[in-house]
Amino acid sequence: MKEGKFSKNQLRRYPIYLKFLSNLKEQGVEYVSSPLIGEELGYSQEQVRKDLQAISDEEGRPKKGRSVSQLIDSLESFLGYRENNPAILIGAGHLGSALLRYPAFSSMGLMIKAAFDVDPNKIGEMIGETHVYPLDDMERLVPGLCAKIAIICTPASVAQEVANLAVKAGCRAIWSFAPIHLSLPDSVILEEVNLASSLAVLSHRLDSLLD
Amino acid sequence: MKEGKFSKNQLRRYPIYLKFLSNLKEQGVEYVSSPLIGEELGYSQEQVRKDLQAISDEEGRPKKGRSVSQLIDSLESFLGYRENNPAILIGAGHLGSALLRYPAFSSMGLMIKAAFDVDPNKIGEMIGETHVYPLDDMERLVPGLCAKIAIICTPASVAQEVANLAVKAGCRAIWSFAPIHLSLPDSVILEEVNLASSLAVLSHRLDSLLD
DNA sequence: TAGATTGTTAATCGATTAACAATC
DNA sequence: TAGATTGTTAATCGATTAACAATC
Repeated sequence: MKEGKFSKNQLRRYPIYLKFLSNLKEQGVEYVSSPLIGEELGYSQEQVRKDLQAISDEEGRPKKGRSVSQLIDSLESFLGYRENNPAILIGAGHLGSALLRYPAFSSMGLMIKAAFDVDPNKIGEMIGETHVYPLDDMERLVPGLCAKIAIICTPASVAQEVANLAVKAGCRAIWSFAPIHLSLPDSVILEEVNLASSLAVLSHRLDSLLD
Repeated sequence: MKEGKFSKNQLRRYPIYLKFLSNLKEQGVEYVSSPLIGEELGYSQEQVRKDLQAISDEEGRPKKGRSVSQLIDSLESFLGYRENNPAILIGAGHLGSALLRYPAFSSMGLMIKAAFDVDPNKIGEMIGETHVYPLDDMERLVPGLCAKIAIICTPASVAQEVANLAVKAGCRAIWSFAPIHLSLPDSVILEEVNLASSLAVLSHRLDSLLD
């Protein structure tokens, strides 16, 4: 795989290529061209070509395109889907429980080793295949799990606090689903999934459409 | 409010400003400057100034900044949080159920009027305050609900199919949480929340950090 | 007043798109 | 061969950042 700089938008597209190519492979398709992928996914053919060039181990073949299997290999390896990334989840409420039961994470290399909550009714239970521990045990347990990623699904009011605890316990990346912006040291990766932001994009475009 | 063009990234920032400003207001803060907001949220002061100028009804005051309450008003009105947007949800599994129980949507003007599923165990039940109907009833019920937004939480394998049904039933916007890219007519708004994309950004940056 | 902040205009930066020769 | 697709280089576009006069 080639090295290089990848923009946020570009990184976001890779899993979408991968999903599309996996479906193609299931249908028995062996080669695919950039214009076809672009057509199906709503990207320009130039963009697809550049994106795939940047991560593929093999060159494409003029007139034929690229090998679907080889692209899948390159994408899975680039995205780290063949690694084991231990993670913890904090806040086993409705959303947290849904994520704990989401089977696709393990195929993406994300292994949620433990969940933490303060609710006595949840502590000690299993959600999916994950055990729920008291939040107070986090600092003690995280080092042994080698978890570098903390998934935060708490209410906004405590999200900053538990993020700080996760960093203190040794996590280097925070994946936050809490509806509030977190402030963390630059040495920590922060990725926020903000439903309000997503809805804002949708509503604004819908308003324009219905005018 | 001023008219103008808003980029996707810009639209995503507005709910984040709003949340931050709401917290400021709770603390009794009356005026706030763009440099302060930028500092707290990790944006440049120029960007904050432009973003707020574009949606604010009042001008800022040199040396003082902008009125927190007035900004909140402008943001809520711009984001449509004072409207009632009827919506439906399709696929009442773990994630769908979590969204049905998410109380913040109503404060964002999003009213989920009905949920649809094919699982006989779920049909007829209430999840949160929403009734679950058979998927087959969708086309009949949506017009009466005036639902223009369909929230899709089904498995990838059926997401395209139910999206098509929602459009046929009269929905003009699809908010999809299914892990697959959907293809829809240009006349329909599509906003996809793709966890794999978000994780890809996080993992790539974590890999760079740990190298 | 002095100085912080505003709003506006210009410059920069980076991503996307276009153009085109090379290749099977 | 002809033509579709590739990879590369150049042009365009748009968002962000910088510069600066205006203002309380």
